[in-house]
Amino acid sequence: MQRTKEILRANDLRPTKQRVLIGNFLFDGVDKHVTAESLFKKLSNEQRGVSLATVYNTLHEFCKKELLNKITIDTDKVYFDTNISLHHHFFSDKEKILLDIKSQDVKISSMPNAPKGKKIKKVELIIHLED
Amino acid sequence: MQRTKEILRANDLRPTKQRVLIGNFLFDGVDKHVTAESLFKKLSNEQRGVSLATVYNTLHEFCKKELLNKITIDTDKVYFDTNISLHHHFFSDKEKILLDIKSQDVKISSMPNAPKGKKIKKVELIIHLED
DNA sequence: TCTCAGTTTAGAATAATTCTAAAGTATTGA
DNA sequence: TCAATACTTTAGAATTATTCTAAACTGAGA
Ligand SMILES: [Mn+2]
Ligand SMILES: [Mn+2]
Ligand SMILES: [Zn+2]
Ligand SMILES: [Zn+2]
Repeated sequence: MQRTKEILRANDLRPTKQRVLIGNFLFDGVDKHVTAESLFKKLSNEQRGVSLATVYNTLHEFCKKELLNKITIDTDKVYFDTNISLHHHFFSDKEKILLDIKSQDVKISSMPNAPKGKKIKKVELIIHLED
Repeated sequence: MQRTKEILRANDLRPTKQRVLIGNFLFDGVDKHVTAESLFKKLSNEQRGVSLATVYNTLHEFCKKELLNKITIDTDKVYFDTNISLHHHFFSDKEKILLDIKSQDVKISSMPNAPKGKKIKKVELIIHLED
């Protein structure tokens, strides 16, 4: 609550009712993977909800401020990760569920050089699961 | 041509004009990453084209027969890879271009165990590039 | 050649996301 | 305190890759 407002102000985002509501849920200290739709549904239970457009706007703003990570793993939904430390993911293609992999459980011991003129922005390891 | 027909028959797919046309392009020995749209455009230059629906149908059939790999890296386009050997990718988020990484250039020396009740289906390493 | 399962196709439907533009609100400085 | 203004929210329309539908077509075997 107060903490969310501080985060928002520290990132030049006005602490509006909607952003505080979303921030309180996302920044409660529990790592989460949300989609726009799942977040929208979750917040619709609250007395005063937030429009879907605002959910999208806010998720993108939070990403831009690096308060969230965007994960594009699936063609029909974007996931947003509140765990912004370096880590990788399991992904169940059937259930469309993302699971964190503890960073010490993966070791990439050899990496290619980036093509000329390009830099490495992010290394994403996705382990697809099946039953 | 003859080779494409053999591939199709070996996979219980009738060698129709459309599949042969698509197969001749995809299975010419040159590794490619295509999207439904890019393949559709490419084939539209031919005298007799192929409908977009058939492009989608065929790409999916070829995937099911493991003649192609599907790569979901971007939310708004699916890529299909004619290189079906194990390898990883660079991806330029800006230009939306996929590049193969030679398999010997990546070494993953430590891997997590799959969650209970699940098996590892595919390990996908994506190195996102920026300028 | 005949038959039929398999295939192709145009166009409609779907669905996540983005856009638009109008209404609402937080902030600030007088 | 309050007006001015830049920022924010919102409903609904637009966009767009993909899937679906159902009717026409065709390859392969009898
Ligand atoms: Mn979609
Ligand atoms: Mn889309
Ligand atoms: Zn995560
Ligand atoms: Zn490839």
